[in-house]
Amino acid sequence: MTYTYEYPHPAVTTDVAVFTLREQQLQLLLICRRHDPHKGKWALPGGFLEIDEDLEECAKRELKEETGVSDLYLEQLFTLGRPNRDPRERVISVTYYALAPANKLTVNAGSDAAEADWFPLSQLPELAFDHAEIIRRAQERLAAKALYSTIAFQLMPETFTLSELQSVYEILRNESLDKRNFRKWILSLNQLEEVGGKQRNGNHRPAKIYRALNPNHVEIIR
Amino acid sequence: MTYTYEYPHPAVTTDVAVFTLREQQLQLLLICRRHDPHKGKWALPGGFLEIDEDLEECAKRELKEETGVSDLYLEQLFTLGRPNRDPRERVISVTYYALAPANKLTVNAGSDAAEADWFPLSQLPELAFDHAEIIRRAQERLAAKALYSTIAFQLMPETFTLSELQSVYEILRNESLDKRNFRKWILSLNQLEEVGGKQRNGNHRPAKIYRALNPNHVEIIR
DNA sequence: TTACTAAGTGTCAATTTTACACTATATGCG
DNA sequence: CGCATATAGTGTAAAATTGACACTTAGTAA
Repeated sequence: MTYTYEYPHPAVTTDVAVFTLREQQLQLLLICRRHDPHKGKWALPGGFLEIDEDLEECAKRELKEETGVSDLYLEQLFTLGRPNRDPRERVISVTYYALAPANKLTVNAGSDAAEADWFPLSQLPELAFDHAEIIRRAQERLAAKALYSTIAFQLMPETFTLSELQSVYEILRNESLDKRNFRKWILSLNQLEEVGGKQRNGNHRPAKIYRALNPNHVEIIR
Repeated sequence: MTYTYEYPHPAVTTDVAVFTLREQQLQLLLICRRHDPHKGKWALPGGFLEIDEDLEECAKRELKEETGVSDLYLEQLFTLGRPNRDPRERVISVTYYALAPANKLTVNAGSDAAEADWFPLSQLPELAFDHAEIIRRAQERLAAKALYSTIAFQLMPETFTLSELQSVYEILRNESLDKRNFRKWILSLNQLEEVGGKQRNGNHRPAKIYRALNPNHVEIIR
C-alpha cells in the first residue's frame, strides 16, 4: 500500500530524552540502532508518527516499544527539521524529554532497537543524527526548570528523605548546597508532606521520610 | 505531479503569532483566510513547509508572503498536531512567535490572505483552527520571558526613552511600575546606552534617548 | 559502652527589593 | 517675557530575602 499527495510531505518523528538518577549521576536512556541509517550507533528512543495518533502519544508509544519504559513525566522540548538531517527523507522531529524516578525502571530493549541502556551524561557514546544537540538542550531545560518549579520531584521515588532530595538538586545544579538553607527553602514551598521514619546507610541517625503532595503535577514556584 | 510514500505522512505547517505595540496595547497580526477551510475567518499567518526549507525559514517566508512583514525577532513556541485539527488532512503545526517594533511595520495582505490587520489582544475576532490556543501560549511565554530576558527590547524602535520602555514593561506585565525602581533596574542591566536628547508630547521637559546595546540579541538576565 | 556518621536545627549579616516625593527643564500661551 | 503645565529625572531608608555558619541528636555496629 502506498500513500500519494499532491505536494511532497516530510516524515514526522518524535524523539525522547529520558533522564534518571543512578549512581549519583544524571543518566540518559539510549537505544542502539538496529537498522540503517546509523546502524549500531546509539540514539534517543523515538520513531515515526502514526497518522492518527497525537504527538505525545507517539513519544510514549515509541518509548514503550523500544525500551519498555512508561508512565513518565513527559514534556515537549522543541522541534527540529533541518533539511538533510536524515539521509532517507525529509524528517521533522518533535522532541520531548522525560524524567524517571531513581532506580525504579526496568529497561528492556524492544523490536526496533538492538539494546537499550543508561549512560551517564558525562560518558555518552557517539550519537546518531543530531541527537547530541537534543540532549544538550534537554539538559539545559531541566537545569533551568529545577530553579523555578518542582520538576526535580519527578526524579524521586514515591518517598524519599530530604538529604536524598538535596542530593538531586545538587546534581541538577552541579553545585553543593547548604543543608539548613536547602531544608528551609524546600519546606517553605509546602509541596512535601512527612510520612514516617527510616534508616539508611547503617550506623547513624535515620532520616524522616517525605512524599510530594502533588506527585503528578509540576508546580511553578516563586 | 504527485508524491508517493510507503507510509502515510502528515502535512507540516508553521504558524506565527506576531505581536507589536500600538495605541498602548499589545496587538496581534492576523490574516483573513481567503480559502477554505475557515474561509473568511481570521487566522495566524502561516502555511505549509516546503520540502527543502528549514522550519524557521518557512515561518519567515509565510509571514512575508501573507503580510509583507519581515526581519523580526522570531522564536519557536511549540508544536501541535492533534489528529483532525485540520479537516483536509493530518497537519502538524510548528508554531513561532515574533515581535515587531512599535508602529514600524507596514502590513500588506499577500496572495493567500484576503486581508491582514492588527488586533488588540483584548479584542480578537473568532479564530480559525486552534489558533486561539497558540496565541494564549505565545502571550504567556512573552510575559514570562519579559521577566528574565531583554526580549521586551524587541518591541522597541531603534531608539526610545526610558518612559517609553517602562510603558512597554507595564503593558507586558499588566501592572504599573515605580519609575525610580524601574530606571535603577533597567540601567543596572547594562544593556542600554544613551544617545541624545529629544522632546515628546510638547510642553514639558524632554527625555534622554537610549538604544539597546545588542539590539539583535535577547540577553538572559538574573 | 563507645565510636561513628548522617540527621536535624536557628541566628545574624549581607543583599536585594520595595516604598516613597520632590526638583528640573522643556513647551506653549497670555 | 514670564508663568503655567507636564513629564523627566533623581536618592534614601525600611522591609524582605538570601546566604553563611556549627553544634546537638539518634541511630548502628563493634
